[in-house]
Amino acid sequence: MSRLSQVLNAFGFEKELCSEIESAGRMLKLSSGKILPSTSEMPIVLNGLLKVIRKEGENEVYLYFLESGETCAMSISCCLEGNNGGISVTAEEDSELWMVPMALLDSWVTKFPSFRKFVFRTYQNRFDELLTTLDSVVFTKMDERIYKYLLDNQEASGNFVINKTHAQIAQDLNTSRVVVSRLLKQLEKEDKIEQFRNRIEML
DNA sequence: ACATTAAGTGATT
DNA sequence: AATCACTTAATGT
Repeated sequence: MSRLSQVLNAFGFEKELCSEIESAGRMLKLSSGKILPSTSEMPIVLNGLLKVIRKEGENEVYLYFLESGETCAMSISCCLEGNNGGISVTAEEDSELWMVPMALLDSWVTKFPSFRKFVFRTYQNRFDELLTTLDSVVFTKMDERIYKYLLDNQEASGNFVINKTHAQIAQDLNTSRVVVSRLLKQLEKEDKIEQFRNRIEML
């Protein structure tokens, strides 16, 4: 069975819906580090890992990761409203996406109960995620933000090793490298992580 | 050996 | 928590 039908099956979609998605969509391979071009398509992650970022001029803030079997709630709302919403998605690992034209979503939502549920559910999930990130940003607890960021990384990639520099993390969290270094040092003292050059390991 | 890049640290705001 | 002004350590050429 193809990866696509596995994913669609896991969503609990009707047979008819599955075949519509399969015939209407196209495969997009995105190698690590590449930015997902903004099209009017809804991306379904088949495998790999993507990072969703909020951009505001020079600044950018990490929002959440997109794992395989997920879709980007942001791209649904952004595309429906026809704006780009200052969101950008980049591949953290080599990834494969199934791109489905947004134009078809309308009819699917009305036609297939499973799809309606699916849309609601992805929104619900993202909303919850965003609330927790919002909390930590608003209350400026940088130490918690960093640790959450590391945990997100670990969970999303299924890997205790995080290959990132302090500077990269600082960019994702929109803070300075110095701050990241200090707080990571703290986490190291608390035996929560272990540090190497270009690499952090979760304990 | 030298240059570059990553990470550590004290002092100041 | 951010910035500055370094120092030290690791890596590439």
